[in-house]
Amino acid sequence: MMTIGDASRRSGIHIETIRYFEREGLLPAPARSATGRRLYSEDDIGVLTFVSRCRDLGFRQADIRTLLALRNAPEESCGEVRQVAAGHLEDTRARIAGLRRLEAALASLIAECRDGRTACPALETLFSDRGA
Amino acid sequence: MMTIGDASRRSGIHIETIRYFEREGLLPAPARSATGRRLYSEDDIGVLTFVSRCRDLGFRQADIRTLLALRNAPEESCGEVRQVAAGHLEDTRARIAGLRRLEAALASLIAECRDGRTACPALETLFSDRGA
DNA sequence: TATATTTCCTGTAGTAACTACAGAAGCAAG
DNA sequence: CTTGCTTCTGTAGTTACTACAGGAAATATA
Repeated sequence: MMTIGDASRRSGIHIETIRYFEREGLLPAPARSATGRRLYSEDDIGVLTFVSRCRDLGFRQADIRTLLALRNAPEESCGEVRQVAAGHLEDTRARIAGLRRLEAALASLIAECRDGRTACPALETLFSDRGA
Repeated sequence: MMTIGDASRRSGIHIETIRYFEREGLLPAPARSATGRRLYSEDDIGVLTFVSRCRDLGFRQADIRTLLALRNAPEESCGEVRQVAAGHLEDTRARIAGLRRLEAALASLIAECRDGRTACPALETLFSDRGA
């Protein structure tokens, strides 16, 4: 059994974030010492690490909650896991596409600054009546 | 002079958001009618539209604040505008790169689900001791 | 053993950038 | 004049945390 500090180092999740997850019901309340300190088992660390990986993969809390619940029904879970992951993949791809458009718009905005004729063509584009 | 509802329709920014921007000092306080309602001029609409475009381009409030200030010093502004935009472009590219890595990781997680041997290989990967 | 440092506890507030609601009042049409 | 839409202020909720305040306990050092 280890303290929250060790659990944090093992899982890579901030202490405050671990306590926050517990408050939110994302993680079960761990054991406590006689004086009230949280004590984490190896199993607890496993869950923490799982959550940490999910976060790295950009899953949102609601998804992580779902994924954690599925761990208790491993037989049925594969389809659902795939569904959650596929939904998230779709989101990710949509965000990439949006950022790509943004990248192009910004690059052309910056390119305008090089024309050297007016004070700031970029600013004028942003301010003009014809849509940006 | 038009009401906040018209200003919202013209600029494409929610009424509540316009009021919020005013509270934050991002937008100047508009004129008021005798009974206290906000009244927007064409100039005000121009600023609102500018802000709306900046938001579409993903600039954060601090950037928009800078860009708005630069509008009053058009001679000097070009370099600064380019700097703000270039910084934002860099952020955008970094975010795209991060999401790309995420996309690959998710795609391979989902691909594991197709192996059909274990209950849910994806879940097991997330839970395993060897890093995901 | 005494002190000093570190870690931990709870509870609250702050972050970004809004969005939503409550309750009151103005305004426009029939 | 009443119905219904719009606006007003002020506050709270959203997401996913992070940071602090103030106090107690555990650990390290002298």
